[in-house]
Amino acid sequence: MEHYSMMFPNSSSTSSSSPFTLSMVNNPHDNLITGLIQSNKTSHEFLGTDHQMDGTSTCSQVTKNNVSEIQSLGGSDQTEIKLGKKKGEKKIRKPRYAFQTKSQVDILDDGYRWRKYGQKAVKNNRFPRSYYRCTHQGCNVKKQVQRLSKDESVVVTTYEGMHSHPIEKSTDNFDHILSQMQIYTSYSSF
DNA sequence: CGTGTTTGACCAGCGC
DNA sequence: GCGCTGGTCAAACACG
Repeated sequence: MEHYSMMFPNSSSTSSSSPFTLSMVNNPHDNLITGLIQSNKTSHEFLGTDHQMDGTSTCSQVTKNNVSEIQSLGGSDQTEIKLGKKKGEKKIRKPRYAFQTKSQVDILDDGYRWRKYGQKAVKNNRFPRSYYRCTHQGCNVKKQVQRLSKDESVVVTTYEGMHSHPIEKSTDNFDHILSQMQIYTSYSSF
């Protein structure tokens, strides 16, 4: 079985209100994206739902549970920036988009070049969380990759920010997914 | 030599 | 205020 199954929780718009499946060609890994969660809150807002995730079916449930949150976040401004790193700056988070992915490998090759800048042990999870940043100049998109301790076949990939440049490698499969994501996120922004 | 990873230290936010 | 936790930095290191 080689396919992505993405749940796009846009219950209101267009034809993709139901989950759809993309054929995966040339994908050496058995990946299955089981959910998409958006959050502009702290990461444990959604990762804290680990205890509910014990299988793909439950993952779907979790995703549905997040639909209301996602829709309520629909007006969130994608351009709001700046983690307040220096003192005095406001702490405003970019919206985050999380995949749950059934995969033996942690790293999804999404066509962008990522540089790992940190790894942390996470509470209630025996797997560490890895932090990546896009290496493209001027593009400060980040992602976190974490494996669920309850179901180690599930990898949660959290994207923060939007790429400001085209994809760097030819990954036809993920390109489709990303373009769909951008459609979704642009809907959610209006 | 350029690029990416590892890893301990540091900092800020949050709950108690 | 203190301790815990998540997130980031940066020096050292590995590799092609």
